[in-house]
Amino acid sequence: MELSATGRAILGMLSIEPKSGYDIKTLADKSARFFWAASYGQIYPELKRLAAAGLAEASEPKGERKRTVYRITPSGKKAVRDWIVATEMTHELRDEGLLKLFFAGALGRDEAEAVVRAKRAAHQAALDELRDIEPFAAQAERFGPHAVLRYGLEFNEFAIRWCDHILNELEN
Amino acid sequence: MELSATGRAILGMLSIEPKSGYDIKTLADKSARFFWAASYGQIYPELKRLAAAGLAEASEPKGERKRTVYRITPSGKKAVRDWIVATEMTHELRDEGLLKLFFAGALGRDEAEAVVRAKRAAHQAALDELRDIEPFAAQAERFGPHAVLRYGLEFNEFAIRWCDHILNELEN
DNA sequence: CGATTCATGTAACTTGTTACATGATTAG
DNA sequence: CTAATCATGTAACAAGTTACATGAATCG
Repeated sequence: MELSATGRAILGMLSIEPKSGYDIKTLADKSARFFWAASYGQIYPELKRLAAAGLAEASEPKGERKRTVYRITPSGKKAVRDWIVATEMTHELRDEGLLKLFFAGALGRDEAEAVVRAKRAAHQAALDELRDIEPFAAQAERFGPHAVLRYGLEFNEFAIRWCDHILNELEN
Repeated sequence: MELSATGRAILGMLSIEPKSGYDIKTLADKSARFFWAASYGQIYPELKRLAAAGLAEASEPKGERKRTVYRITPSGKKAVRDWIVATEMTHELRDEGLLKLFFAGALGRDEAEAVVRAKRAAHQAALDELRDIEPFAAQAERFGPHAVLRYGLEFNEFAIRWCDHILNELEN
């Protein structure tokens, strides 16, 4: 029973501390959305699969709000460690702005400029969003979350600089 | 009949010049793979859909090797232009290295270091590959392909610098 | 003449999104 | 009291990958 990339991501979330499906979705949206997204349609079925595989255990739903909290098992911890130390890592990018720019030269300078301006605006919006959550990540005790957030900030800064450079070139 | 993102990408390829499904796959692999991938399983059915929608026309298979070449129609050209000037553009990233780093802090310094080193190596390999195709793109008459290739080069250079910086921090 | 490239396609599968259904609790 | 948030799930759909099948042409 091979664990999918999403299964590993969810198990990773549980390796921090026990969580419900709702918690996982909230954390993913708040901290990892820019490089890893997940929907409820994946999370809830996947949690059941992890439990069936013995990598996590579900608590009985309890509390005023009956939530099912999943806790990682020793064999789940081993799976997370094995995954993290393996050197394979996928990197997939789907950037519609670059795709448009690829073709925009065939239209004209104005069109290419509009594409780059729109791309710049998208990166600026992403940057603003990440800056809003930075204080929250800066006080985290663990190294990872803050490091990846800084990656997000610096990447968007890079992309904005690149757009400015291209706009400059387009104006000759 | 809404055009999918993949449909738009393929129509964009046809806007440069008429192409077969095989041509589209080759071009996509050579020039756009790092920000937009497509498989035969998508390309061939999508070409038929584009033809059915009147956005492209299929030539009769001919030549020594019988290939079916698709040519964009006027209404296809309009669709490409409308798409390019629209400001919406998706940006999706799936970076398993960042995901690993996010969790690696809970394991230890050595594990985090190994993750960053592996991520660095992946970006270096991507950079080498892009450098191999740079001469090919540099002589293109259109602006787009060379611009996006430079984005690929500069992005990977940024990522390598970032990894080096993090490795430095991890060594305190 | 054998390996590689050209060339087209489909079927089965995996993955992921969206929309919907349901209902409790809490904040204003 | 009512809107927002907490909380879990599924069904239908859309998107994308992989593996397979087939065969001609070209290169060394």
